[in-house]
Amino acid sequence: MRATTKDLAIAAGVSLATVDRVLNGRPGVKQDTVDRVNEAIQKLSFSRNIVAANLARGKFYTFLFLLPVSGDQFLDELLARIDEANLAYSADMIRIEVMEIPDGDPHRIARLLGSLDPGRIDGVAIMAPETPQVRDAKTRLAERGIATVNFISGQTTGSQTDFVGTDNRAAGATAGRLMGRFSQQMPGFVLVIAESMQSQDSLERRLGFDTVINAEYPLLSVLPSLETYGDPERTERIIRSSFANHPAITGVYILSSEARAPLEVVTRLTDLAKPIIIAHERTPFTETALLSVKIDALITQDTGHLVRSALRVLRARVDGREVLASQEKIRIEILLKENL
Amino acid sequence: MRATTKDLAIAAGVSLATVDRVLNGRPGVKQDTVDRVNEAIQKLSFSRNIVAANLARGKFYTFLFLLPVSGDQFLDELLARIDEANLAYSADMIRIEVMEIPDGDPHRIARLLGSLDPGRIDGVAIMAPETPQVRDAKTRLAERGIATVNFISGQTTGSQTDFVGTDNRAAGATAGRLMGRFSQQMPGFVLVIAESMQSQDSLERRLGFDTVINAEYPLLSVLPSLETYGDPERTERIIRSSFANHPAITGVYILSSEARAPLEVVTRLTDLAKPIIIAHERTPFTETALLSVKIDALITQDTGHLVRSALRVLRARVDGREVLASQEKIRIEILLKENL
DNA sequence: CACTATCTGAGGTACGTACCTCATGGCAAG
DNA sequence: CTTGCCATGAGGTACGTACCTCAGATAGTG
Repeated sequence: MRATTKDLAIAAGVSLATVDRVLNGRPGVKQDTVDRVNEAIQKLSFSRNIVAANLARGKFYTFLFLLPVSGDQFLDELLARIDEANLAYSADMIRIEVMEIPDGDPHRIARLLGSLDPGRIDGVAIMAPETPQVRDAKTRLAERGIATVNFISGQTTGSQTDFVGTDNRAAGATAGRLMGRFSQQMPGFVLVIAESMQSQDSLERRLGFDTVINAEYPLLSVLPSLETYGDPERTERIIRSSFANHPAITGVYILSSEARAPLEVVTRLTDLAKPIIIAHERTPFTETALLSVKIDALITQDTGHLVRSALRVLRARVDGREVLASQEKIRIEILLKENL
Repeated sequence: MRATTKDLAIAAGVSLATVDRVLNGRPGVKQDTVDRVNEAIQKLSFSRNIVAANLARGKFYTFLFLLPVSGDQFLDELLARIDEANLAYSADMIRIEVMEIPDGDPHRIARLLGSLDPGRIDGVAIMAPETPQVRDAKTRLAERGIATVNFISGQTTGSQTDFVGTDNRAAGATAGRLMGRFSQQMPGFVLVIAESMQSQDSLERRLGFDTVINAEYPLLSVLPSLETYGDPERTERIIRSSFANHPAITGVYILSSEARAPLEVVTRLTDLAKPIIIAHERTPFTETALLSVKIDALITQDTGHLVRSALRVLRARVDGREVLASQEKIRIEILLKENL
């Protein structure tokens, strides 16, 4: 079966106490003895029974999700999945907390991260752009023994923090490919609607989208991004004016995670010649829209997987284990009416 | 924190021994007392710490995957993911075994299922059509206390066995939708290539595919399914003759999980006017084909999720827990070059 | 009322690990 | 040789649950 500490002790010819000292890095063991124990670990391919260890420690993993203040349905979905996970993983001694931060305020995030108690919080999943302040705060967290992952947002090349989420450029490119293929070889304009182009995530999506369209679908021209700033009135106004200026809009790409307002306006303006509409994220609203063919395709990431993956990564880090990269890759999903 | 059996005992005003008797259904407790304990369970929302219970029991879950004999790359993928899971879940006291059965032989499957030792095997994930014999064998397994799930294959409405996998009809419909949308409003024939149409899975895929095409893409007509029987020579011959008889083949749908041979033939025959090609399952081969634009889209299911989901379901059944349906739904994935 | 049969409590051991204390051995410096 | 430190062993308790035994209590029977 599995080797236990007792087996180790026998194999190394030492006592349980010494095995314990070696395993837990306690002082007072000769290098010689340490080596003997390590050899035994190799030989028996011993690995600590983490479950029993946690029982003994009375340990409860407490992980924190740091999310922007709610509002859109995508975040609601996420919260629901976090709730589910909290329930499902309580058997695995994992407790989840959520804090919401007014989005985009790096100072607040950094301050909050700085104030976390390593005795209480074992790890944090952070959904926020990785600004220098935030990155610094993460480094200090790591020093204090709190694990972090960048969650959904904040993927940066060269960051040493694990990232759980999808590659936004690839997501944009996927949207671009679908837009290109769904447009039936007709020339036309493509409208891109975002909540804001301030964020790295939006920029990346747009970049990926443009790359594909420009390289492979020369009949389509992508218009400058419209920014709604989450304001319904503004949304209405700018979309209306775009349609007025460009009669031949054959495609609409809504790249923000809240598709509701833009979609409603677009639907109202185009009930005759419906353009191809591609949006992001699965929410009750977008789901309905997809089923009623108001949207042609959705680019999504499975929120349940996101949450569970973040938890697995955090737990692995806390336990000092490696993560299985292949298992933690979050897929960019394409949803049509048929595979909803 | 979490209520323990000790808390329960105090709350119910009984001893630990009685709590234990109630929890584990041991005899010798008055109904009255049983009720008191159950009330306490409700009140404290107690749930057994399964981890500690397994420690105490010295329990190691042993799950068996019953797969068709290997051969195609999809099964290789699956085996690789099972291996990974075996490693990753050994910390959770889960051990995985694999047995391969010459596919389609219900007698052998039934016999094998009948010979399983409930003392050694806790649950089985079965990838095989649910024939009457197999269904009977599963019922008997359940009686002997071995959990089962139908894995990837064998979804049946009204089966009381859990199913882990995707809905093949929806998968076919998804393929149909893509085929329709990718075909640029040009009339044409669609070739459907299967290894065999004997299996329920193939029939369902074809059915879903036809439903969408017939209802919404009247310009396309779907040809009768070609069956390769896994024979390269036959594959070459029947595809070649199809192309000879129907010059205007604009789409090819390969619905078997092994796409290699059909794709190679089709590619060879159509290097000038490439039809839209849609295939199933992600393998090293189909991945490469997608990247080099020999295939236009892949309909897949994430093998890692499949394996982990089956394990979670089996474990939940063994523990007598309910499964979180939302977490166990396997998505029908659409892969393009961009979201690979 | 005595006698059963049934229930219940008290207490123990075990699982594999963590963490603690205390005793004892050796060895080196004084 | 003594003092004192370092290395190690022995043994304990705990985590939350399972499973066991035995004694004692309570109920029901004749």
